Amino acid sequence: MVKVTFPDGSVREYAAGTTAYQVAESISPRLAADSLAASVNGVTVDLSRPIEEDASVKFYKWDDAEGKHAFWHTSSHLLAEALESLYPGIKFGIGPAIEQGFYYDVDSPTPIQEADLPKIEAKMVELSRNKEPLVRSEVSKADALKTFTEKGDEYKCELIRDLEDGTISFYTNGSFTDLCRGPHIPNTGLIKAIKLTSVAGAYWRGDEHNKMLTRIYGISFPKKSMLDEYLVMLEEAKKRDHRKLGKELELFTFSQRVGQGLPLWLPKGAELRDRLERFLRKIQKDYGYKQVITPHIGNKELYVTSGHYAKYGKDSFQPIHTPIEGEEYLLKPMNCPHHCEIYRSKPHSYKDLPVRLAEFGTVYRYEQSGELHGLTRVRSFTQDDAHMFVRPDQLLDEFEKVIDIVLYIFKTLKFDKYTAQISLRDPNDKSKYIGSDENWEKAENAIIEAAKAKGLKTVVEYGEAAFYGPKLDFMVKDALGRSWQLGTIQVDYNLPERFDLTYKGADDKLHRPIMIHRAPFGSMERFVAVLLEHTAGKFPLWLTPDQAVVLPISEKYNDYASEVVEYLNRHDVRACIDDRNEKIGRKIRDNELKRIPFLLIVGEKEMAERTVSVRAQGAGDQGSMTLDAYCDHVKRLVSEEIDEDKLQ
RNA sequence: GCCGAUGUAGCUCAGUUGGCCAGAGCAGCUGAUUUGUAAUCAGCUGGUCGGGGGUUCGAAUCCCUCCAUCGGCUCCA
Repeated sequence: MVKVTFPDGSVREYAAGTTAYQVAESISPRLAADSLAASVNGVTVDLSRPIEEDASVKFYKWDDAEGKHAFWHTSSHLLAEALESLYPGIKFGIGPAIEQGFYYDVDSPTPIQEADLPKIEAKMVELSRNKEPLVRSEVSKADALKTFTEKGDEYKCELIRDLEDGTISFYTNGSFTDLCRGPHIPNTGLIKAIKLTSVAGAYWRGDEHNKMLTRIYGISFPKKSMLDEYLVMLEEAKKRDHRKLGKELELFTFSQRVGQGLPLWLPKGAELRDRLERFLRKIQKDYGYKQVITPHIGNKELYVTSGHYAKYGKDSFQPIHTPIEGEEYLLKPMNCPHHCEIYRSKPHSYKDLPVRLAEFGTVYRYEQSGELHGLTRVRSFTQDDAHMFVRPDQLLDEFEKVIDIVLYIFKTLKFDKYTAQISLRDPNDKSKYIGSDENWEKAENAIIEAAKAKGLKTVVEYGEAAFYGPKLDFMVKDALGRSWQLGTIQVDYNLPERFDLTYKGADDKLHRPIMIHRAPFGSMERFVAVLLEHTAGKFPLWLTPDQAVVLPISEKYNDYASEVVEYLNRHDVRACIDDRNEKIGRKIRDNELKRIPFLLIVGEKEMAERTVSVRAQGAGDQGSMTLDAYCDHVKRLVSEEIDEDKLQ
């Protein structure tokens, strides 16, 4: 007999070899039916796995991440089974579950296109009706290799060769057997709704020197209604796409004639961006930052000194042609070298530090054409950059202050769902980075310590560091769940060395400052994009380009409406007029669609009473108010959104 | 850069197997209407059908090529 402990602390005894499924069944048939996988002593396993020793057991259902994972992983095997029956001779790469669904990478003798997806989907549905069990078997490495060599599946052979010696598990559903660690759901019949979403190319093992395989993405659900909900959600997400909203709200545009990835900010977008910049500039002033301005280009030698040139090579830079032979200038891909030179422009005392230099610096990077994406990935963008030059004893305190700024901004803009990511070196490939191990260790420890001191919940990612130092990155998701890096704070011991930056210490000797690079927004472009998706275009009142639009009922009231606009603008409420010769219903509709927070309707009554009839975004008629009362109302709402001293 | 899809008016989209001067709605302009809380009516303007090349009596439609956009991959200072 074995003792099984459940999450609630209760203990039951079973004969050794009882499967997890049978245990669930002994509790309730409903639990057995709803469970997709189990946790036995912390390891996620198939429900069919026998329990051979005392164990704590937990069951995973659809609502658990582990349950979904097993469900989607099994779905990828079902996809593979369907593909093998439709495309004989097809070879398989890997087919994992992902955050939203699953995919399988294949090398098909005949090309698979998007138009083929419904056919494959239909085959999957057909096969799922057979309720095929997922059968696990264990083989030796040699046997595993033999099986896939005979099948001619070289990708699987490669995977097996890289596995450690010992037993290897296979899973079989219907006619399809795959190399797989599992776990899987009990049978394919549980997969009731399937949608293959797209086909894409993907390099074998993620290496661009390898062959490109065809990746088929899909998602599946235990109920049809859940798929329908998912598809509705996708439609909703599309409506929030910042590229669509940017066009509709006339914030920014692109021109093929200007060039790929080079955003053009329209008046309303520029105004919004300016307001964000003023907000941050005010915070930075309070924290003792000094604004600087540097050129958009720099001599090649500058980047040779910084190490950027050697690290990223000629192709990453956009050269400037000058009439003089042998003279090389490059568009700046970052602001740090320029700021280092500002630091060097005079000697520094230990008493001067920290020196904090800030600049909304526009940089240019030659991103690969396939990488460009709306405003989130562009070739010209403006970083809300700053560099702090600090003494070692100031590092921690200064770093924590930067965290405070980032969190303050996120709080003000209601970005409550972010991930703080500590981005460290790839321990297996130190050649990608400059500087000594000792300095890296110091920098990494400083970040970890500062994040801990601020009580940040963090995740650690290896290989995500900048080439000169580790980072603390703040990640926010867009409408489709894709993660984007916004704020970033980096500790750097290396550039101060390369630029030979010094300060005179109390001991009258020269010392090396440490540099902190930071950009709380990341870039104005990416930040506005994510903010657009986050708010669906309904910006906070303090930030939105037009806070109110005055709508005269007919042309007879245009003069009064203009008077109102003038009054509001004089009292710091940003208002405009819609004096088109249209009916009031039409004006309301159009201005609601423009996401203007307040529509102020004026007609006979309002003109006589010197009032406005207030209609709030999405909330309908709010009754009439005097102009003073309305201005106070707006001011109060703004003061609830943002600390007043941050507005100028 | 790679795989796949797409590209028709400022915007959203129709254009059957190649065949009459390439269409609609919205936007714009002109006029009528003078409007009370999510689309007033009428008329007009507007397109080298992404660029270039080819096949054909004839191309938005078929082929080649380049460019851009979209979904991924790789990359991301």
